[in-house]
Amino acid sequence: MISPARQSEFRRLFPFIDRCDPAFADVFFAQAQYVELPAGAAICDEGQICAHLAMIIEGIGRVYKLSPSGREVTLYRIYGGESCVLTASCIMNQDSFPAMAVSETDIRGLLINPANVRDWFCRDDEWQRFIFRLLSHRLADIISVVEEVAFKRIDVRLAEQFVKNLDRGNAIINKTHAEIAADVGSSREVISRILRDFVQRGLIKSSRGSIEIIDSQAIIDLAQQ
Amino acid sequence: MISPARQSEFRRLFPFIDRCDPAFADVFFAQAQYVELPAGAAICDEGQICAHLAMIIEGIGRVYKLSPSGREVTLYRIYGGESCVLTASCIMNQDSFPAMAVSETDIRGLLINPANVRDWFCRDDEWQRFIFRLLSHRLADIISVVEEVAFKRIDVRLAEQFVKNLDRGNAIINKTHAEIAADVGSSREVISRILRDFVQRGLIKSSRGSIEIIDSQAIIDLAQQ
DNA sequence: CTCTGTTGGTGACATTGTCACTGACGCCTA
DNA sequence: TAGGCGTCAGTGACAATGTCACCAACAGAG
Repeated sequence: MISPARQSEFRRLFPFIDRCDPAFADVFFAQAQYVELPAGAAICDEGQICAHLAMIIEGIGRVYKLSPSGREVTLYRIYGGESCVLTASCIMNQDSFPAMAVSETDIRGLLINPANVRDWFCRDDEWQRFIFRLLSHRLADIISVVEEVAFKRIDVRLAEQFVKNLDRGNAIINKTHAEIAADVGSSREVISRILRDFVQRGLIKSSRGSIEIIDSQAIIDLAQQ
Repeated sequence: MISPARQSEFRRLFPFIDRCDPAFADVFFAQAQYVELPAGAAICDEGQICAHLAMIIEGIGRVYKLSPSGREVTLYRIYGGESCVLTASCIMNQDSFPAMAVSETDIRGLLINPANVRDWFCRDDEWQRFIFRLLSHRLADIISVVEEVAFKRIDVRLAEQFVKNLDRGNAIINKTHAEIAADVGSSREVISRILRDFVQRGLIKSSRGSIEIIDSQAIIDLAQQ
C-alpha cells in the first residue's frame, strides 16, 4: 500500500490515474510497490526476463544497446512521469528484454506486477490508453534513433543533444566525452575532435567532465541541419 | 463479408483466428474488407494518419525511413501472415505514421477498421495477444536495426542479407545495387565497391540487377561477425 | 537502329571509426 | 609534500564509409 503523500506525488506525474475509476485507483495503489534505486544501478540486462513494470516518480533511467566491442547507443531515457516500454512489451509477451537499462541518477518509483499490468488492461480504459501511448511513443523514439544514426552527421547530432539541454535550461553539460559518445553511438576520439572544432569556432567552452554552451544560436542553427 | 475460400486461406496464415471464440471469428470476417494492391504502391506516407490495420495474405510490404537527401533505411518487411505495427500503434493512439510504407510485390490482404481493432481488443484474448505480439516483435526488429546501423560494418550487413535469402532458398537475389543500399541504409557506390570485392574473392557472381551467391559458407561466416 | 532511362563503375575527397600512445588532472596514501 | 594510480582528453596514422561528379554499358521503346 502506497502512502497518501506518495500517492499525491504520483498523481501529479501520472495524471491518467485521476481519470480512472476511483475503485481502480485504490486497487492500483494497494498492489503497487514503492522502490528506490541508487544511481548507476543495472536495472535490466540484455536477454533478461523483466520482473516488473517500473513507473518513475523521480530520476532518470537510460535504455541502451551495447555492442560486443563495447560501443553503445542510447535508445531513450525515462524521466519522472514515464515508464519503460521494453518492460511493458516484455510483460505482455513474456519475452526477454532486447536491451540494457541503468539508472543515471537516483531513482524513486512504483513497481507493478506483470500479472496486474495485463489484468488491468481490460479493466480500465485509462490504464489501457496509458500503456498504448507508452508503446507507441517509444516506437517513434526508437525510429528517430534509427534516423539519427543512419542519416545525420555527428556534429549535428551533438548540437541536437546540446539543444535538448538548453531546452531544459542547462547551458552546462556535465558529461565526459566518453559518455557523450555512448549517447550518440560514436567513439570518444570522434567526439573529442568535434568538440575541439566547436571550441575553436567559439560555440562552447570545454573543461574536464563538462561543457559550457557559449553561442546558443549557432548551436541551434547547426542542430537544424 | 469475406468469401469462405479466402477465409480458409486467411486461417492458414493467421492461426490465432482459430483459437478465438467462433462468434468473434464470424464478426471478424463480416467486418473485414478484402483488398489487392499492385507492386510499388505507396501504402502509407510519413506523417499520415493511418486509415486501417492491414493483415497481409500474400505479398511483401516494406516499411522504411527516408532522409531529406534521399537516402533510405528499411525498418522491417511485412510478409504473408503478418501485419503492420506502425499502423496498429497509430490506430491505438490516433497518431501519425512515423515512416513510409510501400508494396514490394503485388499484395492481397484484409483491412480492419480502426474502431474494430480497438473494440475487439478487450473482447477476445487471442486478438489482444496477436496485437501485442505484433507490437513487441516489431519493437525488437527496429532495435536490431539500430544495432546494425550503429555497430556493424556494411560488408557484414550485406552478408546477413544474403544469408536471409539463402534461408528462404534463394541463391539468386534480384535487386539493384541502389535497392540494396536503400535496404541497409548506405549508398549505391559503397555497395558497388563491396560487391566488387565479393566478386574478386569468389563469394558471388554479379550481373545487371541480380547477384548469385557462389560460396554460401564464406557468406555465412562473414555474416557471423 | 537510335534514343533514352537505368544500372553500375570509378576517382577524389570529406567524414567517421579504430588503434596505439601520450599528457594532464584529481585523489589517495605514505 | 611526493609519488602512485586511475580517469579524462588529445593526437597521428590508417581503415571504412559517405558524397560528388562523371562516365560506360545495357535494355527497352519508338
